[in-house]
Amino acid sequence: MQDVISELGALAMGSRLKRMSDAIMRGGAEVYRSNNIDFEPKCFPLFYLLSKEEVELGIMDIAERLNVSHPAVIQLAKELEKRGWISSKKSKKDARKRFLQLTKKGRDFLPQLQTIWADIRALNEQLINNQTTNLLRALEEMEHVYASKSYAQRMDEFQKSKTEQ
Amino acid sequence: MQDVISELGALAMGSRLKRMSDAIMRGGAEVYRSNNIDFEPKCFPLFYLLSKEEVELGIMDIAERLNVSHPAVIQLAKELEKRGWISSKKSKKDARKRFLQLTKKGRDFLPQLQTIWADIRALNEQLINNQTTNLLRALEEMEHVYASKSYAQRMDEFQKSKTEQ
DNA sequence: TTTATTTGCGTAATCAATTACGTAATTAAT
DNA sequence: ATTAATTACGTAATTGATTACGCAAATAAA
Repeated sequence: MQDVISELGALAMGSRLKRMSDAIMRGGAEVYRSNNIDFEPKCFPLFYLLSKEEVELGIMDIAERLNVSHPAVIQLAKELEKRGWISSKKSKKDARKRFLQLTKKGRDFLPQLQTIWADIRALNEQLINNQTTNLLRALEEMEHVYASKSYAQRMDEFQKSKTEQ
Repeated sequence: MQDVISELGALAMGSRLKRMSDAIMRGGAEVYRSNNIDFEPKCFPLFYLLSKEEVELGIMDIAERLNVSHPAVIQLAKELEKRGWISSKKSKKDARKRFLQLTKKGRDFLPQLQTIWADIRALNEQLINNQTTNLLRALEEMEHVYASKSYAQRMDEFQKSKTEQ
């Protein structure tokens, strides 16, 4: 076979998932572009979260909700701020905290984005539902597996069970 | 829900696959460590390819086989070379080409790696086969979808089909 | 109420991979 | 045989995210 990663099956699951993820992200970027929407996929999680959360969100809250590091949030926020879509303000109660929120410009941009997001969701659902094996379901299931026990721990037990006989 | 990405289902497939991939990679790194093997998951594809390919491989050949950019191969190769596991030589026939190959030290390291690779593969297969929905199969299927037509192209058709009625 | 610990944020350094660009060698076209 | 196009590789710059570190504010412990 030509493609070493596919050939390896279960051994290279990680690389393969990454490849798929990258492909989807690139696809997303292309869709924004061809719809003349000046937006990047990497901004989606933060923008989306801010658009739907009515309570004030600090940097750390956001990082946790999005499962990324807090410097990642800060960097993204800088960019969105530069574009004028979000602003921030210091908390009155806790001088350490900084809240992020959409600006008017950001809120005005939202309907356009929501339209394209709806299309993306619908197309993805169509693709997923046409599968004989549902990628989303499989992923969810595997997420539970990983959440319930660390991989290294599992490997440890696996290796022990081999030598026991 | 707490986790914004999961909540979004099909809309955030990309982010979610990436997250799973990262988790698997981190798990891999942990496994090497706990088995006292001085090796990183990122080196796996190149090392593996060089270990099993008997014909000489140039940088570009490798990049294509691994589906990465050629600078990525060069960087990885530099690292493996520094560790003494691979070496390179200029092609006689084509002065532009540089072939990579395992050194004796690299080949001597191989049995250790192969043992742990076998464990990783076996454990992953176990995890996958225990799923009611098989992640590997779902992934393969989705890869074909993406390979057969670009996402943006598909989206274009999807959007046209909406307005047609 | 000091003192210690934890929390929230920011910056810097690092990492792994990419794109952009340049150069030299090879191959194709005229 | 020149010239043009392509190929193989290398370097530099950029990207997007992480870890490491430090500081100041808030909270808990003494």
